[in-house]
Amino acid sequence: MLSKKTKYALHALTYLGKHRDEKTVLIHDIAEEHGISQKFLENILLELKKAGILGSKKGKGGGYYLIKEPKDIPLSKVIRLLDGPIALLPCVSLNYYEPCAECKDEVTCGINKVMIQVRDETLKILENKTLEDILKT
Amino acid sequence: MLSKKTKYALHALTYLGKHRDEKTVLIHDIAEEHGISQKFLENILLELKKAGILGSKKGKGGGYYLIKEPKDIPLSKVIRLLDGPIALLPCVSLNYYEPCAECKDEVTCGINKVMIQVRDETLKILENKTLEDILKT
DNA sequence: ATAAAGTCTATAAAAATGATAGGCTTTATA
DNA sequence: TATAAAGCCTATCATTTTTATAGACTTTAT
Repeated sequence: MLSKKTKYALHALTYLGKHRDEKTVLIHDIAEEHGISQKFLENILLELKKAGILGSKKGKGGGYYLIKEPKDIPLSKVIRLLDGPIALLPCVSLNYYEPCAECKDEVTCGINKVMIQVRDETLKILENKTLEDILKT
Repeated sequence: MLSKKTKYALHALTYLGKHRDEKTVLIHDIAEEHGISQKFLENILLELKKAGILGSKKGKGGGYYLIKEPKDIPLSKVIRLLDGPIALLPCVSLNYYEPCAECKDEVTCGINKVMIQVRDETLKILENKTLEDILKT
C-alpha cells in the first residue's frame, strides 16, 4: 500500500493539474479541499519541488504550479520519491539496492530471480501510468 | 517492499520445497539455515498452516511440510496473507476495501480509476508467479 | 511596513513491525 | 509411563517508520 505521503502527493498533483489555468495554487487550498494537514502537505510539496516536478513562487500571491506536462509524470516517479523502492525486496531494487541478510548467495537465490522479473513487470505498469491518465478520467 | 514476515515466509517455503523428499522439516533447521529468529518464524509458519499452505505434525519427530503443489502457491497468496493488500490504495483493494478519507467521491476520482487498473495488472503478475518459479531457477 | 506565502529543521505522537518469552499440548520412544 | 522433542498459542516488549505539529526564517506584493 502507498503511504499517506504518496497518496496526498497524488491528490495534490491532481489538484494542480486541474488548475493549470491559474498561475499558482495555495497549499492551503489543496489541504482544505482534501481535508488534510496543511503542514504535512507543505513537506510533501517541497519534495515534489526539489524533484523538479513542481515549481513555486514565494511571498504574497505565491503558490505552487506544475512544472512538467502531466504525461511526463509517471506514477513510478512519485512513488519512488515519497515511498522509496518499487521493488519488493532490497536485493532487487534498482535505485535503493541492499543485499538481503538472510540470503546466502544472491546468484543462486530463486527468490531473487523471480523478484527481478516481478520488478521489471511492475515497473512497466507504473512507468506507463501518468498524471495524465488520472486527469483524463 | 515486502515485510520481513513475507520475506521469511518465502524463504521457508523455498526451503520446504527443496526438502519435499523428507516427511517433515524442523522450524529450527529453516531458521538456522537463514539466520533468522526461530520464535518469529514459528508464528509465520503457523499462519501459513492456517491458510492451508502447510501441514504440520506435532510432537517428537514432527515438523512442517508443504501441503500444496509449488505451482499452486502464487506469490499473491503469500503476500496477502502476511502483508495484507496488494492494491496500492484501500479504496481499490479487493480483499481489504476501505474508503479513502481524503477522497470526496470515489466514482469521479481519477486516482481511484487508475489504481484499479494498476491493481489488476499487478495481480496478473503476482498470481502467475508461484513457488514453482522460485524453485526451478 | 506589513501581511501573505513558501522554506527549513526539529521534535513529538502514533502506528506498524519485528522480536522475545513462557507455558501448553501432542507424540515417539526408551 | 516418564521423558524429551516438537509444534501451538497468547501476551508483551522494543524498534522503526510514519504521520503530524511547531516555530522561526525568507521572500515578495502592495
